[in-house]
Amino acid sequence: MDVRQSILEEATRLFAHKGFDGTSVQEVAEAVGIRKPSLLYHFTSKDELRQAVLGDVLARWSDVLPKIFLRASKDEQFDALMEAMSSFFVEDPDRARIILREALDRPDELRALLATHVQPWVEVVAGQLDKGKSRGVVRPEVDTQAYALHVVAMVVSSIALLDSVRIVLGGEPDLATSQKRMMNELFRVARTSLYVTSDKPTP
Amino acid sequence: MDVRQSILEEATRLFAHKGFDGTSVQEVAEAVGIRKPSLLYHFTSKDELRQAVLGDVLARWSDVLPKIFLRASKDEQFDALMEAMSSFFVEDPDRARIILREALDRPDELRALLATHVQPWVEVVAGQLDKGKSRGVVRPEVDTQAYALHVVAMVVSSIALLDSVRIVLGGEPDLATSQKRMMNELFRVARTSLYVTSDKPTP
DNA sequence: CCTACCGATCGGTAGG
DNA sequence: CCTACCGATCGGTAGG
Repeated sequence: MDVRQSILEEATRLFAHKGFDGTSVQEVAEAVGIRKPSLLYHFTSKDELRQAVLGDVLARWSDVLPKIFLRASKDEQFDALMEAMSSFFVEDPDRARIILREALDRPDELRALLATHVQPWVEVVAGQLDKGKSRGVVRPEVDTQAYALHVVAMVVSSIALLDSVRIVLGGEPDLATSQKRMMNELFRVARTSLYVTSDKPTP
Repeated sequence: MDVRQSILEEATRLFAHKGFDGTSVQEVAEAVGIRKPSLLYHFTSKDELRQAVLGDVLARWSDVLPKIFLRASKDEQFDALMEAMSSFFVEDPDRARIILREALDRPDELRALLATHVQPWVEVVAGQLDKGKSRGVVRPEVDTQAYALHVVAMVVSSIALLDSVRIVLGGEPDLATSQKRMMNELFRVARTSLYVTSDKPTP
């Protein structure tokens, strides 16, 4: 029904899979079922459409993240956090692809957006982890900021690259199975390298 | 001197930073200092140039990897392997960017190339790690294939995305320092989540 | 390795 | 939301 919304959806899909420069305004318009000039009435320029797509992804991220932090503020923090962040990207892998593409195409622009949408949250997590250090739960050698960043990057790239990379896992070409294996191992790596004991931390 | 080589170098640089679709044959020719039709004499099509660039990266990779494995076949395996793989991409970050871009743009094509250039080596490493399990050095819960894949992906994405992502690390905007911090933490995460004891493994 | 040129497609506008 | 159209640029070819 909402034209603007379906333009955004089709543009997200196409930009994620073919890139911004590899997608023409014509293609997006066709996917929506309107003519090119009609699309350009809603967004005025191709670049404005790109910014809207990126803004939409980051807005949803900024919307979902605080809720996660509130819900997970007691025990099981880590698992809840990991689970919620993963499902944000698993739910729509195009989000991961868009962000990876922007990081490659326009590092300066993305840097500014990450500073407002991601850095504060990494700071919060890093602070929590530092508290965990003094409680003796978190390994003292952890570089908490770099650690948090690595974990986010692993989630994003695991999901965005799974399609090309799953061949390396062995005989099975099944996408869902590969995803589960990668996410399981990712969780294990993240947990083991963070806590002093590999068991669940005592709250 | 060698025209073909300087075309490949400039194309690698431009494709890595602006993407294949974001770079025109004209631009590459200008960077080399020749005219467009002259470039198209050496490569006949833009797509052939792309394949040559990608093939060049993978050829260097296939060239350097066996040497690493021979050199590191005794003790200190892990550190030597990580160090060598990292320096392959640190030496020229455009390699990491090209591979990430191909994974996003043409997953099917890259899948085939990874199957021949990367999978066999992941299999070797995974086999070594499985031996480490029975010797009681490597944690039994490790999914060795998924683990190896995660480590490679972390190295590649750390280097390719560092420019956009380092803002999250805190006040310091220095690129070299951020790289060191990220690589140090990456090594620590990889080592800690692999071995039963966080100390160096007894050979 | 060059000049000259091709049809196709690009993002975007005029005007309704 | 449409038709009609714009100049610029695209990858690629002819011919030397």
